[in-house]
Amino acid sequence: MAQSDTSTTSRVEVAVAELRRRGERITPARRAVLEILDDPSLHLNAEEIVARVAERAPGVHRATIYRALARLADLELVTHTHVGGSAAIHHLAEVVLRPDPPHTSHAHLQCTTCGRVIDLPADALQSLVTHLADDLDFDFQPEHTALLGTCSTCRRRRS
Amino acid sequence: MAQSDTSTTSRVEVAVAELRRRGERITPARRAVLEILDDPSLHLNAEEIVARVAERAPGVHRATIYRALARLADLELVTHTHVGGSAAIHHLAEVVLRPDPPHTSHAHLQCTTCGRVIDLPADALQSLVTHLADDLDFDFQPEHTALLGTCSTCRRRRS
DNA sequence: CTGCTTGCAAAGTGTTTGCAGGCCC
DNA sequence: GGGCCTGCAAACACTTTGCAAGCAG
Repeated sequence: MAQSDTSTTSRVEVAVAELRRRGERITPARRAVLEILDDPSLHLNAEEIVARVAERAPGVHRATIYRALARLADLELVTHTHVGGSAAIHHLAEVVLRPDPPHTSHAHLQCTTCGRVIDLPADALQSLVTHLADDLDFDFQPEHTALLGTCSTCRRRRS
Repeated sequence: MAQSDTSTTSRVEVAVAELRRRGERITPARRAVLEILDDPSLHLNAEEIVARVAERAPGVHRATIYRALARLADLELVTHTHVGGSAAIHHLAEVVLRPDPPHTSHAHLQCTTCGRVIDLPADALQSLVTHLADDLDFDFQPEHTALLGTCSTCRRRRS
């Protein structure tokens, strides 16, 4: 119900096929998680995923969702992003979203005032990534952290 | 004991004077927190601050430290940085560290493998800040989030 | 004295884990 | 049918909060 167009269904299938290929088990819980995450516009945390999975696969325990997300992250099919202080958000990895290389991940901005999460194209951070790699030999992975600040709406409203 | 040179003492005094100027109360707990934070090389989380405060001002409760840190942050004398998933780290605000404008904050990198926190000069992020402000009207505040990735040491060690 | 601060305890989030049973392959 | 996955409950890490007593100004 989350997504009904064919391109979307195929994303879940890409992930499922990948699980199968690697000898991982396809369970109702895992499939449900993948289906829920199959909406690039959402920024769901574990709690919200639990709630949505409950709608389509009742009885799935919270701990199972956490374990499924952890396993899928290990397999690099799902990524999680830490947002300031609150629950991490999850989405399908770029490998699944866009099977064609290069798998340039996208990043997130989060407004500390209203909590809104904004997607950020990867190339906006590319020069910083390069800079940190060259100067400090630090492999910055933008997809793992949301950049905190104030969004345009809240900025205008500010005292 | 954390710092004994005079320049350091004066930083605490700058903060204390500022508290006084604004009619805030100077309590043993608050002073202890400021003294603990008066070491720019440390990246302490609340728990570690609690432990260190206990050494110099026994009996100060954990909740008091959290409240002191929150109050000091409200007053913009202390800043906290969210590091991926784990406890936030705190330090004196630039206003206190370097009373002369411009108060360019510094940012933090954190290695997701070893947990090490690395300071990053503000100018490394300046162009990104400008870019986000110009293109998205987003006021990115680098001091509030650590950028996650892999440090040089762990990078070499990687499989 | 006035009321901001503290201590204490308890609750609130977000996430992880040990164990026994269940189901995928 | 072997072993990964799940459900359940409890523990865990981090942080917040209500209330009464305490101390700064």
